[in-house]
Amino acid sequence: MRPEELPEIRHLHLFRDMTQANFEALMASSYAQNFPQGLEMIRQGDPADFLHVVVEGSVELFARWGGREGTMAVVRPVSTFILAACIRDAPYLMSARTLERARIILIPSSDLRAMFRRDPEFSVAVINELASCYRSVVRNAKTLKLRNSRERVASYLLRQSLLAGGVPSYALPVEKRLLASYLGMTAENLSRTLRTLEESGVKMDGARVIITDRAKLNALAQPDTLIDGPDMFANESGSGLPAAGQ
Amino acid sequence: MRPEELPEIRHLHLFRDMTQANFEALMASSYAQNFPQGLEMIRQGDPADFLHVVVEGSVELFARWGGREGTMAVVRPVSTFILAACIRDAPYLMSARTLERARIILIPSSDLRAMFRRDPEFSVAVINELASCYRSVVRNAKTLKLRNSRERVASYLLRQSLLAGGVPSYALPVEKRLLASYLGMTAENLSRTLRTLEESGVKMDGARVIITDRAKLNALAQPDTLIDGPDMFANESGSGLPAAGQ
DNA sequence: CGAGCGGTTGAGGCATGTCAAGAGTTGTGG
DNA sequence: CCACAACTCTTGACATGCCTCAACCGCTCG
Repeated sequence: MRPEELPEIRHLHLFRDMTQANFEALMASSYAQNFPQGLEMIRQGDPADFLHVVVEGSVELFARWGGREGTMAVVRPVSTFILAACIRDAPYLMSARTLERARIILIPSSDLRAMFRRDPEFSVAVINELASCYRSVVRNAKTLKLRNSRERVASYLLRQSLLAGGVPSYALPVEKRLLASYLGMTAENLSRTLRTLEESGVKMDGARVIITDRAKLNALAQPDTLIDGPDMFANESGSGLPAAGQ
Repeated sequence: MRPEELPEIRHLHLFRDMTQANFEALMASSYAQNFPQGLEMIRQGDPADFLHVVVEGSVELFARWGGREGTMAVVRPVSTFILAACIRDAPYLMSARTLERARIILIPSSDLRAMFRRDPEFSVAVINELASCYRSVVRNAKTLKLRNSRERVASYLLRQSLLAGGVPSYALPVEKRLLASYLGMTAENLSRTLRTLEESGVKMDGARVIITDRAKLNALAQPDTLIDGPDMFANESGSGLPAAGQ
C-alpha cells in the first residue's frame, strides 16, 4: 500500500474515529490491488472475505438474475463498498466490476468483524455508515416504485445539477448505457426519453446536460428530500450513483 | 407496559445481548400505546423520535410521492421498525399505518442512541440488525429491477409456500390489494396475473393459494437465495413482506 | 481502413396502467 | 334482522409505457 493512501482511508467516516493503533492494525492485514478496466472482481454469491475501498478509478455494483443484469450503484474514490456482507459474513448480493482501471484496498472481513468488538468508536461509525447506506437503498426503492422512467430521468438530471452547485450545464458522470441500467430502463428508452425531455426544460448535447428551464424540469421531477436525499450536497462521490455498503 | 411484554422484547436479536440493567433503563423511558385500525401513526418526513416495536397487530410501511403511494413492508409482532432513522436522528423515509388494531412500544430514539455508546454488546446487535435490514432492501431493489411483475408474483407465492414449510396450499397473509402495492403493480394487474398463473402451476381460490405444479412454478420464479433470501426459513414474521428497520 | 462500441432512430409488440362496471363480502345502523 | 354503504376483487375495453429487434451513424482504436 502506498504511504499517501493511508491518510485518505483514515479520513473516511468509517475509520475516522477509531484509535490510531487499531487503524494501523487493520491496515497491517490489508493490501492494495490494481485491477484493469472491465474486470469483474466480485461475483454475487461469493463469500464476503474482504471489505473493499476504492482509492482510484471507479467500480460498478450490479446484480444479475437469470439472463438479466442491472446496475445498482457506482462507487468512486474514496469510499468503501459491500460492508454489510462483510459484517454478516454472508455472500455478496451484488457483483462488482471496474469501469476503468482501479486501485482497491482489501481489508479482511474477519479482522473487520473482530475490530468493532474491540473499538467502540469504530462500532458507532459502522452503525452510522450502515444506517446511512440503508436509507440510501430505501430511497432507491422508492424512486423505482413511485416514479416512472421519465420522472426518474428528470430527477436524476436535476439532482446532478444541484450536486454540482446548481449549475445550468454539466457533463454526465457516466455513460448513458450505464445510466439507463441504473435507472431501470433500456438504453433505447433513455435515449428517446432524453429527446422528449426537451419540452420539459432540459436538453442534451452528447454527454452534456443543459438545463433550459429549471422551473419546468422541477415541475416534472418534483424533487423530494425523502427520495433524492437531503445529504445530496454532502455526497463526495460525484457520480450521482450513490455508493453502497451492500 | 404489560409485564408479559418485556420478555418478548428482550428476546429480540436487537435487545438480547445487552445487560439487564441497560435493558431495564431503556424500557423505563419507553411506553406502550394502542392504535386503532387504519391509523397513520408515522408520516414520512417527521422527525424520528421513537423506535417502534410492534407487539400486537400489524403495521404497513409505505411511501408516498406526489399522488402515488406504495407499500414497502409489513411489520408483524414481535419486531422493530424505523431503526435507521432513529440512529441517524433523521426524518422518517416511510409512513406507517396500522393494518389492524395494534399495540406498539415506543422507545425514545435519544435514549437508543445514548445506549449503543454505553453498551458494546448492544452496538454489535444494532450493527447486525442494520446490516441485515440493508441486505433485505437490496434484495427488494433487485427483484424490482430484474424481474417483471409476473415473475415477482410467482416468486412471492413460491416463497410463501416455502416459509410455511413447503406446503402445497396456504392462505395469503395480506389482502391482494396490499400485495399488489408491495409487488409494485396495480390490483387489477395482480388479479389478471394470478389468473394467467394457472398455466404455470399455481391456482387461487379466494385468498387461498394452491400450488398445482411446483416444478412449473419454480421454472417461472427461478428462486434465488441472493434475492429471495437465505434467511427465508428464519423469518419469524410470516407476512412474507419483510420487516424493515428503515 | 475496418471492427467494435456507444448512441440514436424507427417499427412493432407486449406488458402494464387507467377507467368503468359489476359481483361478492363485510360492517353498520336503523 | 335486514338494508344499505363501503370495500375488495374481478373483468373488460382501451390507452400507453416500455421493451425488442434491427438498422444506421459516428467515434475510437487496433
